[in-house]
Amino acid sequence: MIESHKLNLGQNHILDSLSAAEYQRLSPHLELVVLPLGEIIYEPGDELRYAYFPTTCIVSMLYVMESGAPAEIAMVGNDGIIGVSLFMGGGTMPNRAVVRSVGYAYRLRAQLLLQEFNRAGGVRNGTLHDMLLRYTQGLITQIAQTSVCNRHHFLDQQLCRWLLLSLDLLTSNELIITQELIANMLGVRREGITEAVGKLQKAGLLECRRGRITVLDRPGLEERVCECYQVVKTEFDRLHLTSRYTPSTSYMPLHSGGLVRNESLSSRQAQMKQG
Amino acid sequence: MIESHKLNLGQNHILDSLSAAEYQRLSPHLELVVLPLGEIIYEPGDELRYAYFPTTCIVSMLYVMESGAPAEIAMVGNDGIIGVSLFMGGGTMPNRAVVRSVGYAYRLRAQLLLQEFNRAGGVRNGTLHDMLLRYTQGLITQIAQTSVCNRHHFLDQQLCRWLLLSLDLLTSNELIITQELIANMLGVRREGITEAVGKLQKAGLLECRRGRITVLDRPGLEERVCECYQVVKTEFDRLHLTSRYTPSTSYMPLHSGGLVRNESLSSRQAQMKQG
DNA sequence: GACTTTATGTGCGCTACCGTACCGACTGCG
DNA sequence: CGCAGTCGGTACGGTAGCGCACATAAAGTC
Repeated sequence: MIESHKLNLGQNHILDSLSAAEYQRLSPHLELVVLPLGEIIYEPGDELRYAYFPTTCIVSMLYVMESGAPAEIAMVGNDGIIGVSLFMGGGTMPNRAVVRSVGYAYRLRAQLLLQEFNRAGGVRNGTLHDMLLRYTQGLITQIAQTSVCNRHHFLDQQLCRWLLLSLDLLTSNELIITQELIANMLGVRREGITEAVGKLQKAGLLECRRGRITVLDRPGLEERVCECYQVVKTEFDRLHLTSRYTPSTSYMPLHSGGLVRNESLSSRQAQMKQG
Repeated sequence: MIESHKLNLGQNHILDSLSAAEYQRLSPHLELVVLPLGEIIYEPGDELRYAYFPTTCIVSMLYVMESGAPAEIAMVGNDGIIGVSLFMGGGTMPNRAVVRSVGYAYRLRAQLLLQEFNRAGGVRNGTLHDMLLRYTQGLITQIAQTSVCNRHHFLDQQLCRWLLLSLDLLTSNELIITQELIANMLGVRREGITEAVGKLQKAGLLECRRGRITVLDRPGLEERVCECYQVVKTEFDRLHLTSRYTPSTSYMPLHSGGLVRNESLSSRQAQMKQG
């Protein structure tokens, strides 16, 4: 695979993993666009005209309840793509995608993405088809883990998870976002975030001004975060969805060892016993 | 498409949607097996030797926390397949699949599934490839909605959702399961389930004996359930994942209308204002 | 029937988070 | 500068669900 062709593609991991041939076919049609904060990429039921490959922006997929209250399902950054429903076959999704951190993204006409996705090739490893499905599997894990986290972990821990996942999609250690918005993402009260942020700030892990949170001590966050963060991160690594790995046309087969079964025990209970 | 070939396939919806050609290739390798309650199909990290197409059983995908406490991510019945990671490319998943309602399933060697999935065909509509991806998109919605429900709805409503989703995968109105297990699925205390079941029972919607819940008034449950149930159900219908629709090689294109944006409002708040 | 095991019902104090209200402080704009 | 609008901090009572400890009851075993 030729490396030089990637120079102007920015840092979207899916695009970076394209083969030279795929790149040649797609690159003329990739448009770099700015996605401003709050921009809605799609609403529930909207058919997408473009797929988006974020490079520096972060997009949230969120379900909007009947009451109007939103809840974040997953976040997508330079590791992924907005428009999974295009190649998964549903055409639309019952959620909203909204930009929650300004930045760039490459966009590609839906039809072209689909065409490349459906391109019949003998060996699939390393193709866009493969990469997109693998990313989608990672997305499933992220969504599932959000669900688990919602149920079982304290707000402080959830906030840590959210901050760390966000940091991983950014180049700086600064999040430009209001506490109110974070509350919306996590589906909690704004005051709850204020309190949780306050704790982290007192512990010297954060510094925050209006609409801006600066992470001072990342390891500190990692100490306080629940297991959910690491589960998602590990799975993304395993699926070669992070920039740490550069999948080639002949990457390592995906497999891992087993895991021991545990006794049934509520998580809160376990946390009590630890504390 | 020939209808008669489906007679002995039972009622798995994915298998039912196979084209005649696909059926001819796969049917000799489909084995009908009994999946006993509690059977673990896979553990986190396990590579699957078979994919399973449930017909009368229900399998839960659940994440097992470090503490040992499980939490249901999604449930799979005659509408789906166990072994999504096979064709999504990850090989394994960081969760456990366990049978939570005895019954039958067809199993198919992993390699054969993959072979058929990767079969290069010009037109994709109606193929196994298509159906599997569409099912996976439905799965994503189910998982996402579970997440939302975990965060925002009362236990009573969540229980209704869980009961209704389960009923949709069964032929009878009887669930053979202990309250303890339901609690594990929903990630709550056993006593919480006892209380919620008690309410529904007093309302005359249920009847329950040891390890067995009989639903007497399904419409009653539907009145009490939160929006999450309908969202999942509607999405599955739209994706032609329910037996109501019989996708052919030229099914209707998938699209739908828009949805109005709402004011931000916490769901609890909304529920308060209604009550 | 006697005994064990497992499932369900109930009560009680506790706490994380909720809803509400209000106040101060920062920021952008004229 | 002054003002308006937004954002963040604090306080307070309320509650859904928690952990814990038992009591009861149904099914299985011998």
